[in-house]
Formats: sequence, C-alpha cells, structure tokens
Amino acid sequence: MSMPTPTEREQLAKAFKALSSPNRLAMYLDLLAQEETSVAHCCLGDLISRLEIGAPTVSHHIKELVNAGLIEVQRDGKFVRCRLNPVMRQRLAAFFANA
Amino acid sequence: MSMPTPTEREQLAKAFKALSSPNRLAMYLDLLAQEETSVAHCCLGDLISRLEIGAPTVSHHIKELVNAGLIEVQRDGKFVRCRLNPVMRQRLAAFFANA
DNA sequence: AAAACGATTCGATAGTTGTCAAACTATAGA
DNA sequence: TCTATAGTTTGACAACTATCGAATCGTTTT
Repeated sequence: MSMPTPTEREQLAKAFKALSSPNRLAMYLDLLAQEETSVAHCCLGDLISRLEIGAPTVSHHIKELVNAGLIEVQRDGKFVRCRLNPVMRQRLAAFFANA
Repeated sequence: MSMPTPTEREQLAKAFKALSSPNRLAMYLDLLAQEETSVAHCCLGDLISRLEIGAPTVSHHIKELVNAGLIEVQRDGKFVRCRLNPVMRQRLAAFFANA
C-alpha cells in the first residue's frame, strides 16, 4: 500500500484516537452491530442505556466520533440517528490490508 | 463480522490508543514502509533521526506499541530491531473489513 | 401553553499522557 | 579497561481527556 500524506496521517491518528476510548469503541461496535442486523434506528438514548454512562458523556463522545469521520448523525425530530461512515471504514480496512 | 468479546475489545482499544499518538502512528508507518521495501534492519536510532523526538520518548513509544501487540522487537547486539506484528495487522484489517 | 422527553452546553475535577533532561545500563571496539 | 554508541529508566511537568451534575435548548405531546 502507498504511504499516507501528512494530512491523511492526521486523519488516521484522529480516527484511532476516537476509537481508543473503551466507551467510544463500544459505541462504534454498537453501531456496527446495528448495521449487521439492519436495525435502522439508533439514537443516543439507546447508547446511553446500553453503556452505563451519562447523557452528556455520550453526547460528547458522539461529537468526537463524528469529528473523526467515523460516524454520521442526522437529527430526526426529537432523536439523533447515528450510523457508521462507510467511507472511513473502507479507508481503515485498506490501511491494515496486507500488500 | 462477529462481535468481539470484552477481552478482544480491550485489546482493540489498546491498539487504537497506541496508534492515536501522531508520533507513534508515524513510527508504525515507518515500519510499514520498511516492510514494503524489504529493508530488514530498523533500529530505534533510525526512528529517532526520522522523527524529531528524543531517545527516551521513542523508547517509551516502542514499549507502548509492543504492549499493544502492534510490533515486535528483538535485541541484536547494540541494536533493537523492530518489525510489525502481522497477526495484529491482520486482526485490525478484519475488524474494519466489510461484511 | 405547559409538561415531558431527548439531546447539548458549561464548569469543574480526577486521571492520563507525551515529552524532556539527567542519570543509568548494556554492548562493541580500541 | 577505557570509550563510544544504543537504548532504558526515572522524575517531573504541561496539556489533554473522560466523566459528572446542573442548567439549557429543541421537539413533541397533552
């Protein structure tokens, strides 16, 4: 594989930082699982109840994941829907893929 | 893909944490590049001169990368040779791989 | 309009981490 | 054995971060 540019490197580091917090990784895994079972709807409340951390913390973590390009959010009435960003997922897969 | 166990999740978080520091990511990329060009020999001095950080810091980072299972080291006389751990690389590729 | 619900923002705090300088250990060569 | 080279350990510090409680905002429902 080709070496990332400095900018790409920063984005990678940012993504890894976002996934380095156990709770944020758990959130990412949660969304991954949602995707597999094709349950479309996943709002913050779901994450809050599954992980055992408060709403402000979840909100903060979501922002980090969005900022790292790992997930996307969309307001839908009272709720905020979350889903993985497939582009970033693909990029990370490519990063580790052998030769 | 199947969901990781809690233990696997911890290991993943640890690996991501290790790669979340820009300089550690740079070191990992450096070793990745070495691998592609099949230059066998890469000691800490090489990393110290390419990145612009002190020897103690590099030593510390190497320990983190080893501890996270991302690289392996081996003493060889005065030098410490570093290389990627292909098993972990494979696991991370699988983690992001689609379906 | 009022109440309820979901999510965000703000301040504060305890804990973590990247980095350095100085001192130290280990190996190789003269 | 002395010196130079490669790497490690220790102690310290500034910067960052995960988390919380309280207050706030936006939307829906009554």
